[in-house]
Amino acid sequence: MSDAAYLEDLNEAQREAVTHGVTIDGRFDADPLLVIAGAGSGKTQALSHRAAHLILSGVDPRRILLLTFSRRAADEMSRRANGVVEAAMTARAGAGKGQRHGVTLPWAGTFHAIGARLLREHAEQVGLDSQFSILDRGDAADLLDVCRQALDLGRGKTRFPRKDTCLGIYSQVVNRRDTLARVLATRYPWCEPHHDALKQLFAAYTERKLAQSALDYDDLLLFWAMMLESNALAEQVAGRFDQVLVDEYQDTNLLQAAILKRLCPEGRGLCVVGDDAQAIYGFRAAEVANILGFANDYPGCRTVTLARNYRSTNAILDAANALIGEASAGYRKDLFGTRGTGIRPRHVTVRDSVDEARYVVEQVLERRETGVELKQQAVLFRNAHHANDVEIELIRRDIPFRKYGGLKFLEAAHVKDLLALLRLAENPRNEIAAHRVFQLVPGIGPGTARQAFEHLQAHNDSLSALATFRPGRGDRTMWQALAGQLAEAAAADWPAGIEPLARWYKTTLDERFEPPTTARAGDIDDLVRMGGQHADRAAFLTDLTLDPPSATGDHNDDAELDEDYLVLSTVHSAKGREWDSVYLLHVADGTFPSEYSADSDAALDEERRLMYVAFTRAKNALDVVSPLRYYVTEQHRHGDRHVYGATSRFLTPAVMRCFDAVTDASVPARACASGVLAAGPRVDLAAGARALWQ
DNA sequence: GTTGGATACGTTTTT
DNA sequence: CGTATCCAAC
Repeated sequence: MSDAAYLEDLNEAQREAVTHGVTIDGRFDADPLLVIAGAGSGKTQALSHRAAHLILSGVDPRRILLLTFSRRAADEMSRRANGVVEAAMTARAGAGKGQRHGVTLPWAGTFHAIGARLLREHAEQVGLDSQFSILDRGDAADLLDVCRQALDLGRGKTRFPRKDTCLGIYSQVVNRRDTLARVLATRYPWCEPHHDALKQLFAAYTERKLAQSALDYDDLLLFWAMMLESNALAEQVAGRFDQVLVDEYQDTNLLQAAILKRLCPEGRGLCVVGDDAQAIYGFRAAEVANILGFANDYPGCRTVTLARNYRSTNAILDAANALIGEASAGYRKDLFGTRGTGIRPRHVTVRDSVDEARYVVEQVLERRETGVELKQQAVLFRNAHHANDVEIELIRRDIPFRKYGGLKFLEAAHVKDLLALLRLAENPRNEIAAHRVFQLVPGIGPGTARQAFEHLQAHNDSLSALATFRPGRGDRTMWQALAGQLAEAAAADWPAGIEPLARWYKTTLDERFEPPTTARAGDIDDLVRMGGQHADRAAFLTDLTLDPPSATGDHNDDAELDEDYLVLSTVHSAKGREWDSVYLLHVADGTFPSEYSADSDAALDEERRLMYVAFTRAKNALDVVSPLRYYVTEQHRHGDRHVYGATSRFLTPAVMRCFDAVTDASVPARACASGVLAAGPRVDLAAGARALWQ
């Protein structure tokens, strides 16, 4: 096996990561494996090759559990492993045999998706309804709000935290396996007065979810972990897998670590891959300590470090190494390059975000002239709204783009409406869906909607009983139509069942939204089409909740796969991707790092790693742009909303030595105040002074 | 009970 | 600026 061609494409460290513990006859020794994989070091290749190598050494692919951070990563990993296996099998069988050896990894997916699947399969043993529905973030927040109102909380003097904040607190408590008091003290100090009310709220929330057979994202992990606390069940579930591979281990949380520990108590067959320098999900309760403490948690583990970078030029790697060198210690590994020096990254100072947008778009076009297509370039940013001006500029110039992160398809009101219709047809006990759906009928508000839901409960959750409900002031004809379509949809086969609902819903669009509603109607048609690609309604809803279309416009891909477009993405959504040229927007103190992380060293470190992720996406060209003046939307005091920012504190002299400082021609002389700029050609004091009050 | 208008307020990143 | 909440009028 060691002479296999696919192993020869790998460097020594990668080969060790791939072959560790695998003997020629397919037996394994027990040492757990930790792979520290630097940015651009071929991590995906190592992990997919390891999966392939295991299969080729005799492991049943159905007994490999591959846990990733996103669905996209799981698919990519599976596809590449399959490619390696196929090539090797063909070579083994000899040329010309023509037999295909397609392998899939049926247990490749995100923690959440795998959790959902295992819970459905073992539902009966743990007292769940196997048809449970999954609440997305918005649904969960709405349900919390319902509970809050039912308990009549938040009437006191100090304002009760809003529903999203409540959900955030709940999520932290669950995922950190911590107490409410400690989470409040460390992360939500301004909510501490509401400790007792929150505790009551979360208890009620839990009850409601159980009553409705609904699980939120956190429950998928929590229930999975609780299921494994039973020795008998743990044995059963763990017994399904021989090998457990985990990607992006630096972004797992304590609950996920606990799940792994129960699946592989001694670490036998366990392999985790990650890079502590790229840990950027602390806000979601990810715990870098998982990867830093792996050797303690799994004594005798083997550690392999991949530091050879195949992606970026040395000029870019120097900047990245300098940046991360100022972080507090983790696994130290300076990335070393393989691609030559390249051009130095640029730090560009511009006047404001409008100039920033213009500068970036012009650079993108210039770069395209030199043969780098739009798809090979990306504009990255800390917050979704930082790209607003770039979007406007791109639309103005008719340049195609896709934006990842920020406003999502599933958050649009009309999409939520149709999904609520489907969810209600799927599960008539789903109160949130019912509440939303009933209020689509004009004249029905919260009160009547609640009565209708009670009517439904009183009639055995049978949707056909809705026809006998009198909707008060509500539009009778429309109510009858809705009741009929719901009953029909619930009874119909999939995907036929989606059509009556979509048809009915489209008749409400003009009333509900400002015309023209054609774009919304188009989205509804898209949903119907997507529904047709799933086996049944439950699969459709689960998939959509766990793996929503990630880019605006992403849901109608196939047709335009060949099209060239520029990528706009939050740095978070850019994880794992790479482009020839990267432009990083709005690098100023207060936005990057975010002002809200300024008072904690840990948060600042995370922001620095986030910038490191941004730098290391670039292969050949990196432009970091800092506006001198930018617009602040969430200003506490009223008044001038333009703010003069200092250059990001991460761009220290050591880091700046790796950059060429450039001043955009339109920048006023004040630019020199930042201290890192080359002297401009001319000083225009008047323009600078006027700009202050503009 | 519903609806629309007025008002106050504000943390960003996502499975 | 957008959204949540409150209040007054149907």
